[in-house]
Amino acid sequence: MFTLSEENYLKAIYHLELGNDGGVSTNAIAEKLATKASSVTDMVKKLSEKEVVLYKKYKGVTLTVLGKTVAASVVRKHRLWEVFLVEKLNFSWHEVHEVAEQLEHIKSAKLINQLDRFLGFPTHDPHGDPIPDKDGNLKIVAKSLLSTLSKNESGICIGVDDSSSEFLQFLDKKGITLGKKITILDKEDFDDSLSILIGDKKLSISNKIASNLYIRAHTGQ
Amino acid sequence: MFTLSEENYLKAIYHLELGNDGGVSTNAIAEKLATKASSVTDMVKKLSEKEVVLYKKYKGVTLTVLGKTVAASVVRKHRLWEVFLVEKLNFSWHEVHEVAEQLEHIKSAKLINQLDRFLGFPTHDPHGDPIPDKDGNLKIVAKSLLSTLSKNESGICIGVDDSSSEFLQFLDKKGITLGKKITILDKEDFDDSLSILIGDKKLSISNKIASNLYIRAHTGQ
DNA sequence: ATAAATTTTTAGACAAGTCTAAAAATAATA
DNA sequence: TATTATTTTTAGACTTGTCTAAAAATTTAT
Ligand SMILES: [Mn+2]
Ligand SMILES: [Mn+2]
Ligand SMILES: [Mn+2]
Ligand SMILES: [Mn+2]
Repeated sequence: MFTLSEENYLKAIYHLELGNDGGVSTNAIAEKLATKASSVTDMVKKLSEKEVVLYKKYKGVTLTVLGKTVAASVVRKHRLWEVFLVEKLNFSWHEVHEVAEQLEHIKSAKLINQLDRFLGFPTHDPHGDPIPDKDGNLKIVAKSLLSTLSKNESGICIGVDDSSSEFLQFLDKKGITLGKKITILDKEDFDDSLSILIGDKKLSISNKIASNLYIRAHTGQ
Repeated sequence: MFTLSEENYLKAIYHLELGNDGGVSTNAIAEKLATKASSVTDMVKKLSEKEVVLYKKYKGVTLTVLGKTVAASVVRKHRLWEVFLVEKLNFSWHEVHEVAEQLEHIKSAKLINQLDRFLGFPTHDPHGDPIPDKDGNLKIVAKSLLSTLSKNESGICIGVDDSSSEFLQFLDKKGITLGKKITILDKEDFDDSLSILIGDKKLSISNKIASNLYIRAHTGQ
C-alpha cells in the first residue's frame, strides 16, 4: 500500500502536526527527515495523489483522516517494537530507536496484533510516549516538565522530551529512570538549576535537563 | 552494507548452490526470484564488483567466502524469526514465511543475537530446516524421505521438502506435524501410495506427500 | 559439422526517490 | 509600498533496480 519512504514522510508530518496548529511546512518536513525541500515537494505531491495529505502549493500540508490512520499505525508499530526490544531482548532505552525505525515498516496485521498481546498490551513505550491503539487513537496523559515544578513539589518521572541516545545515556549515568519519584529540594535563581531528590539520592541538575524530563504532577509531597 | 535486493540475490544463490555442484545459472536465479534473466545479469555484475560472487560471462556464478557468510546470515535471521513467530506469537508454520522474508533484512547484530538467546538457541526452524550459527555454519542432520522407507520401518518426522503454505496446511489437516513417529504399514505397488501409522492414527498418503516429508531414520521399529 | 534451439548478455527505457541550481512565490523589512 | 530575504517550486540530472527487445554465445539436435 505505502512504501517505506511514504510511511516515513507520513510519520514526520504526523509528529510535526502535533506541535503546530496550521499546516506543516515543506522545510520543517525536510529538516525532520534530513532531506531537501525539493524532495519534499515531489513526495508531497505523490501523497496528495494518494489522498493521505491535503496540499496546496506554498501552503504546507495536513494529513487526511486516512493519512493520520496510516501514520499512527507506523508510530504504533515503532513503539511496540521498542517495548519488545527493552522488555524481551535486554536493549537499553537508548539503543532501541534505530532498530525500531526499521521494524516499524514490517507489514503484517497479525504480527503487530500478536506482538501487542505478547507484550501485555502496553500503553507507553520505553521513553514514556503513548502507543496508539489499533484505531490510531492515543490517550494523552497530563504531564508537566520537571522545570515547571516549584520547591518542595514532587512527582513521578514518566517521560523524556529529548530521546536522543546521548541524553538517555546521561540519565542512565545519573540514575534517572522512568517511574522514579522526584522531589524539588531547591531552585537556584541565577541559572535555574535544580537540587532534586530522586529515590534516596540527592542530585543537582541543570535547567536544560529539567526541561527535558516529564513529570506526572502529584499534589502533596 | 548490502541492500535488500542484494541480500535476496545472495540468498537465492546460496540456496541454489546447495543443490547444484557447479556454478548457478542466470536463469535459475531469475526463476527463484521471479525476475528476468537480464535483471540477474545486471545484479550479478554488481555483486561481482562487491566481491561476494565469482562471475564469468556465460559461466554462471558462485558465492565467495564473504558472499556465503552474508547469505548464511540472512538465512539465519529468516529462520530465527520464523521460530519467534511460531513459538512466541502463535503463528502457524504456514503463515511465517512471508513475514520472515521482511524481517530477515533488519540490520542489527544485537537484535539477532538477543533473539537467538531469547528463543533458547534453537537449531531448527518450524519447517525442520537448520539455523546457521553466527559464523554461518550449519550442521546437516542425516535425513531421508519418507518415500524411501520400506514396510515396517519407522522414524521421526523432522522436516518438509516443500514448505508451501498449501502443503503445510494439508499436513495440518491430516495431523502430520514435526516430531511425530511415523511407521510404514504398507506400500502399494501400482501407485506407490503408503499406508502409515502416525501417532495412533492410520493414514493413507500418496507418494507425492511421502516424497516431501523428511524422516530421521530410526533402526528397529 | 551445420543448423536449430536455448541461454545469456547488451542496449535502451522506465519508475521511485533523491539531488543541485535556478525560477517563482511569499514573507519580512525599510 | 518597494525592496530584500526566505521559502517553495520547477527543471533537469543521477542512482537503483527493473523491464522489453534484440544481439551474441552456448548447447542440443540433425
Ligand atoms: Mn523511537
Ligand atoms: Mn520511543
Ligand atoms: Mn521461510
Ligand atoms: Mn523455514
